[in-house]
Amino acid sequence: MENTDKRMAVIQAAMELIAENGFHGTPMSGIAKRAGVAAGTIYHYFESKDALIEATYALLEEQLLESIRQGYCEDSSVQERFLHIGRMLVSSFIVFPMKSRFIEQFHNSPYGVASRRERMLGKKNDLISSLFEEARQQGLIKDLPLPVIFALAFGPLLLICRDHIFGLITLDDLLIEKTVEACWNALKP
Amino acid sequence: MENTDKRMAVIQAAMELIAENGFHGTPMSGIAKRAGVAAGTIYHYFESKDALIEATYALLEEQLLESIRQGYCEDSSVQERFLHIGRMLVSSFIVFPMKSRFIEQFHNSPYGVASRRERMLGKKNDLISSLFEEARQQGLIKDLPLPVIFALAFGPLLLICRDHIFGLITLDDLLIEKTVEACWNALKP
Amino acid sequence: MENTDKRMAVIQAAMELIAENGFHGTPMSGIAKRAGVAAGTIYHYFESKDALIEATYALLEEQLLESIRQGYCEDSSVQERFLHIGRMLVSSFIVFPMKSRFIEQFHNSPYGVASRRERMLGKKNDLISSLFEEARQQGLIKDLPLPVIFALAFGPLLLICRDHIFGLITLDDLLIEKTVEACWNALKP
Amino acid sequence: MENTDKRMAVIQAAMELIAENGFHGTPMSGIAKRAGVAAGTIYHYFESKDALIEATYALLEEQLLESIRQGYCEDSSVQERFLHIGRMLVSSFIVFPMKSRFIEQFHNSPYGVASRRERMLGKKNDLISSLFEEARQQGLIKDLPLPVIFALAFGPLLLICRDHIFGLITLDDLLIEKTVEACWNALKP
DNA sequence: TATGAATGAGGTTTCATTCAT
DNA sequence: CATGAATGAAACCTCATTCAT
Repeated sequence: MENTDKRMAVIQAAMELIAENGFHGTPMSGIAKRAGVAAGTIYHYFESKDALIEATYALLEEQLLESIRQGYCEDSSVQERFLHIGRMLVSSFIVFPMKSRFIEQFHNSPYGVASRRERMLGKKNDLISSLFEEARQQGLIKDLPLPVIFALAFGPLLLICRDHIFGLITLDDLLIEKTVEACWNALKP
Repeated sequence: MENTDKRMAVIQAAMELIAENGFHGTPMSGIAKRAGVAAGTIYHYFESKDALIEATYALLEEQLLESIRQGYCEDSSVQERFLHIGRMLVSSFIVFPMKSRFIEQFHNSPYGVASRRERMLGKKNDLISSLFEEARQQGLIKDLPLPVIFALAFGPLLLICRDHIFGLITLDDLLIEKTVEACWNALKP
Repeated sequence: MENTDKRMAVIQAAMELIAENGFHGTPMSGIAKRAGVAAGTIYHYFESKDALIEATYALLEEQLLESIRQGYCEDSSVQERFLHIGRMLVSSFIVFPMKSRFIEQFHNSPYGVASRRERMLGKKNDLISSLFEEARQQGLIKDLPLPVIFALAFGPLLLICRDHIFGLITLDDLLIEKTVEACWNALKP
Repeated sequence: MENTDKRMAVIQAAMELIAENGFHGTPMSGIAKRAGVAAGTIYHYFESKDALIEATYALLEEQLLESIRQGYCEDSSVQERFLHIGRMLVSSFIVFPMKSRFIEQFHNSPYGVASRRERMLGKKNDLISSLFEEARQQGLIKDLPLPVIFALAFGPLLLICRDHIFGLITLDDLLIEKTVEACWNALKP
C-alpha cells in the first residue's frame, strides 16, 4: 500500500543519511530528496524531525530483536543461548552497518537517554533480560545489577562492530566467536 | 597570562555545554556567553567550531591519561596495572560526568572517527597499548587484535559509567572493582 | 440536503476558528477538521480560502441585518427606529460573540476594505441608509456626510461590544440603552 | 548611533508594510529588505516577529500621546481640552495614515487584546483618563463606565479616520471640528 | 460528491563566521 | 587582542491547494 511505502522510504532515507552524517548533518530536505518525496510529505507521517528519529530507532530496534529471535532455541543451555544472542547481534550490525551506526548515534544523544532509561529500569520483560535473570538464579553468572551485566555482555560487542565498520579490524566468524565467548567469561562467577 | 585564561574558559564552556546539549545544541554564541568573552574572541583562539571541539577533546584525553598515570606503578604486576587503569578510568569519568559525556559524544560523531582510527592503527605507543603488548607476550591475555582487546577491556566500563551518570545504577568502589575484574577475566586466555 | 449541510458546517467552522485565532491563525485543514469534512471537500463549495471568508462574512452580515429587521416598525418615529437598530446591533453582537469578532476582523483586513468601500460609496439603498436619509431631510440629525453619520451612530457601539466580549465591561439593557441614546445625541443638530 | 538607526529602520519598515499588507501579509524577509538590513539582523533587536510588532505599537502609541500632549493646556476648560485631544487624534491619524492603519490592525488582533485590557482595567493614570475623571466629578459628562466613555468619545473618530484614509470621505478642519463636537455632545449628561 | 495524501513554495528563526571599531 | 553588530545561508516546519481514487 502506498501509505506504508512512502513512510518506509522516509525512514530508510533518514536512517542512511543520519548513519553517515549524524542527526545534525542531516536536514529534512535531504531526507525528503533521498526518499523521493516532497519535503512537506514527511510531516504527514511524522510530527517533527524528532518524531521521525524516534520512529526510525524503534523500527531498527524491533528488527534487531527479531533477528535475534530467529534461531533462538529455548531448549538450549543458558550459555548457548547467550552465545547465539551475541553472534546474532554482531552479525546483524556488520551486515547492515547503517543500522548499527544509527543505533549507536541514537544512544549517545539526548534522544537515547529516555529510551535507555526505560529499558533498564523498565519492566520490559524481554528475551534478553529474562535470559540473564534465569542465568543468575542458576548461579551461572555473577550476581551484579542488570545494567552491569548488560555492559559486560554487550559493551565489547558494540565496540568491535564499530571498529569493523570503520575498517579498524576485520571480523570473521572465528573472531566473533572468540569475542562473544570472552564476554561470557566476564559474566561467569 | 590573559591569553591562556580566555582560551581555557572557552574550552571549559564548550565542554560543559556540549556535554549537556550535544554539538548541535550548542551554538558558538552560547559558548562565548558562558565563557564570558565576545563571540568573535573565540576565533582568535580557534579557527572554527570544529577546531574548538577537537582541541577540547584533545585536552580532555590528555587529562584522562594524566589521571591514569597518577599512581601507575611500572613495577606492579600486569594484572594489577590493568586494574589500576580500569579503576582510574571509571572514577575519572564519574567524578567529572561532563568530561565523560563530551568524550562519548565525540567518539560517536564524525569528529571521533579520525581520532579513533589514528589511535588504533597508530603508532601511538602509549601506556595502555604497551601494557597490552607486554601482557600478550607473557601469555597473560588472549592473542586477539588490539581493538578487540580494547573492546573487551574498556567497553563495559564505558557503559557502566554512562549508566551511572544517567542514574540507572549507582557505582561504588566495590562494584567498580568487581566490574574491572570481570573485564580482566574476559581478557584471560 | 447534504449539500447545504456541509457548506454550512464549513462556514460555521470557519467563523468560529477565525473569530478566535484570526485569518492567519486558521488553516484550511483546521476548518475541515472542525467541520467534519475532508480538506479537499471545502474546495467543492468555495474556490479558495478568500472566497470562503467572503462567503462567511456575507452570511453573517445578512443575519445581522435580518435580526435588525425583526421588530423594525416603519411607522415608529425616526428616533425610535434608530434606537431599535442600535439595540439590536449591540444585542446581536453580544449574544454571538463569535460573529462579532469575525466581522470586526474582517473589517480590519484587506478583505474588508473593498466591502466597506462598496457599501459607503454605494447605492446600497438599505434600511439604515434610508433611515438616515429620511432623518436628515426632516432636520432631525446633523447634515454631515453619510460615513460621518455612520461613525457617530455606530462607532461607539462597536467598541462597547468589543469591550464587553473581552470582559472589560458588562453590558446590561440599561447600559446599552444609555449608550445608544448617547449616540443619538451625537447625531442631533 | 548606528544601533538606534538600524533598530528604527526596522520598526519603520515593519510599520509601513504591516499597515499596507497586514501582519500576515508581511514576512520578516520583506521587513528586512525594506529596512536595508539582513534578515538575521532583526533578531538582534527583537526576539521574534511578535516582539517586533509589540515594540512597533509601543512606539506609535507613545508618539500619538506625545502629539496630543503638544499644546495641551491644563488651564483650559474641560470641554476645550477634550476638543483638543479629539482634534489632535484625528489630525495625527490622517497625517500619518500608516501609523493609523498599524494601530487599528494591532487593536483588532490577538496582540491588541492584552494591551487594551491593561489600559482599561489599568492603573494607567494617563492624561485622557484623568481628564474624564475630572469631567465626571464636575458633572460635565455622563456617569458611565470608563470604557463606555472612551467608546463614545473616540469610536466615531477612529471610524472617520479610516474612511478618510480609504478615500470614502475627505476630512477638513471644519468637518473634524464638527465631529469632535458631536462626540462631546454624546458625552454630555 | 467526497476524500486525504501529496505537493512545494514560502514562512520564521538560528547560527557560524566576519570585520570595523 | 577584544568586541559584538551584522550577515545570509540554511534549517525546520506550515499550509493552501490539487488530484487520483
